[in-house]
Amino acid sequence: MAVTLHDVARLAGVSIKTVSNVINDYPHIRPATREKVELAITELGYTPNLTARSLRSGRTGAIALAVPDLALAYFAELAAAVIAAAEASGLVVLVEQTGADPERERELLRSPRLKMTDGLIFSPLGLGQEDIAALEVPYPLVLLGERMFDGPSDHVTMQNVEAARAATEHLIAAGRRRIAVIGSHEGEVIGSAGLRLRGYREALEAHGIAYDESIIGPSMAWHRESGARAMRELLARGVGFDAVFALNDTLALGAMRALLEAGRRVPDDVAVIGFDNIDEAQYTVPSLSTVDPGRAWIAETAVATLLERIAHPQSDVPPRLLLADFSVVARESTHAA
Amino acid sequence: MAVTLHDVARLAGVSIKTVSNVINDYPHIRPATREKVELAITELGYTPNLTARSLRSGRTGAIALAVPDLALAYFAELAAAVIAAAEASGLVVLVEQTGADPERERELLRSPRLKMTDGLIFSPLGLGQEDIAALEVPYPLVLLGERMFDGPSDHVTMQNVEAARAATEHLIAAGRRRIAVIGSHEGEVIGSAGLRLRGYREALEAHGIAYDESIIGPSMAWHRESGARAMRELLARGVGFDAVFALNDTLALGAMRALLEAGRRVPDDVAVIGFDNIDEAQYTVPSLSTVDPGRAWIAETAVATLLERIAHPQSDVPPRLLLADFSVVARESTHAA
DNA sequence: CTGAAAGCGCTAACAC
DNA sequence: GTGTTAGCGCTTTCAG
Repeated sequence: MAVTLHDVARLAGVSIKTVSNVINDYPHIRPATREKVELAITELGYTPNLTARSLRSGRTGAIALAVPDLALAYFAELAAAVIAAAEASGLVVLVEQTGADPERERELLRSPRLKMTDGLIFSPLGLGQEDIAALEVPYPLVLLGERMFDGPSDHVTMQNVEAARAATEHLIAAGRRRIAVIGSHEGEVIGSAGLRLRGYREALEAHGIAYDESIIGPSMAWHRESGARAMRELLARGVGFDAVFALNDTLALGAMRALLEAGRRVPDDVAVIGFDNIDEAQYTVPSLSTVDPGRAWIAETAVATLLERIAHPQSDVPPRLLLADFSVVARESTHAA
Repeated sequence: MAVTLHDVARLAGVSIKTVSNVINDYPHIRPATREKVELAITELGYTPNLTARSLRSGRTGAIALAVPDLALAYFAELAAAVIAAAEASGLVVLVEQTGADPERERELLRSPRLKMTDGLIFSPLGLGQEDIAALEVPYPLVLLGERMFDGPSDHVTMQNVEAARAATEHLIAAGRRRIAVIGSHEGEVIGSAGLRLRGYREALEAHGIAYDESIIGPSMAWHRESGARAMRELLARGVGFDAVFALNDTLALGAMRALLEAGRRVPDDVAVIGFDNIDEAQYTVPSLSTVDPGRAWIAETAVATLLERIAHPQSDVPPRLLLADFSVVARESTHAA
């Protein structure tokens, strides 16, 4: 069924090697030969069998991207950016969803399905410090979005602590003092939740504001639904607060919804800031202030770093930690009252 | 570097074929042999080379999914559903973004990169009726989301016309008569915009309401941004309307934003309904009424249909058109005034 | 500048 | 039940 190099070679009256040379732009081919071959290629509609090429060359031209869930806006936008960056380098992207399940994340790392790709860009959510050994994998790996110290692989990540601190300070600068948090993960140190909470605490401390556990709203899931729920719980506690730092934008949108339902005005009664700068943050009512963690740069850098590791698998370059610049994006939800 | 069947065979003291049999659960193997082989496999940490297996078997275990842009919520949620459905069948998904560019969509269909997959689930946006010939491809193909008549491939799609008609009738039932549209594509017949506008017109006609071009807001892009812009243009025209049918949810969210900025209350002054039922529609303020076009069913059916075609490439089953059930989801944005 | 031939790791006839 | 062997389609020394 499929037309192969042999078919082309036969029609062009040359050897299979010559056809291969033409396809791979080997420099020293007589123009007449090249033309003959190209004619045969178009006549037969030949397209190279990439699987065979992969087997031979050891390269697939594909990379894998593993994210918790594409239905989450942040990861969808991240995936869009990664795919675009990969395409610019002639790579194709295989997307996996882990559901943020530590078990599935560990499984993914040893999945033979990865043999179909040249490397992996992995945004773990469930893995902890104790899983660092599992990251010792026999293929190029770039981690995203979380900062695991002393891991064996390159990390491209955002400055969670510093950006969270800046977000909190943005609220403090607007005159807020009772700043609630939505989306904390109790006891977490190394994940995004832990790091962002740390930034929050640092900001409080720097401004002489006491940390008050009673306005910390935990929520394992970072969905709109859970943001709304966590906010309702916070309101039900009856403790006062004049601002909310939601640990991501989606939580913030859910929290805003719950605040409005409860008759609290944003930003007049409660200022709200999120984290991620997802597209929709600018179109909500009120528009959502947030931190832009440098998503586009992260995607491009992750692909570039992975490509480098793929090109030099035995390189002695130690694991790098690449940090994106961030910025606070002030919008309506934190306008001065 | 990599450990192969030969290595395992040597360690286990059997032939390569026996190892292959064990891996592929070939029934007739002596338990003792199986055990020996399995021991060798774990000892060496052997994982099969999927590229080699693909070359030999002609199957890759991967499918491709092509969507316009993952940053668009509808397609992100669709991709999430497709990947989940594929995984349930042991398939892995390669995601491509076309940017809704007809040129890139045509190119994609003949891309040799597809040789790395067993088939394609394709959500075209730029292709028109004239491109039907381009859909005659030498691999299994399932189209999504648009209804091209008499194409050569299976289609899994939503009932655009009927669902749009139902959305419009929902507004009419709420007492609205001046129903604007956001997101039309002038002159389009076969795309989602054309079909949904047709449903809108059918609903008007059925209720004796005249079609009025002056309240039709065109917008090629279906982003929040463009929805807001189209709505501002509509408002600037100074024509009156008491409802808006946005041709998708994202447009609707942008339009709501523009309405609120202009001091129009939703739903009191203007009722708004969208299309797609993306997750966030239920969390906006006010929550967005919309049409659920059956996304989950579409994703599962697309994967199942593609798998069938992959399993029976020469089947005589003619191209099928599979239509998802839809439902109107009434929320705050269309509550009776 | 072009041809012949080996082999990437695996599966599937076909022997034994 | 298990081993031998021939390729899947391609790239790549190595000759010529």
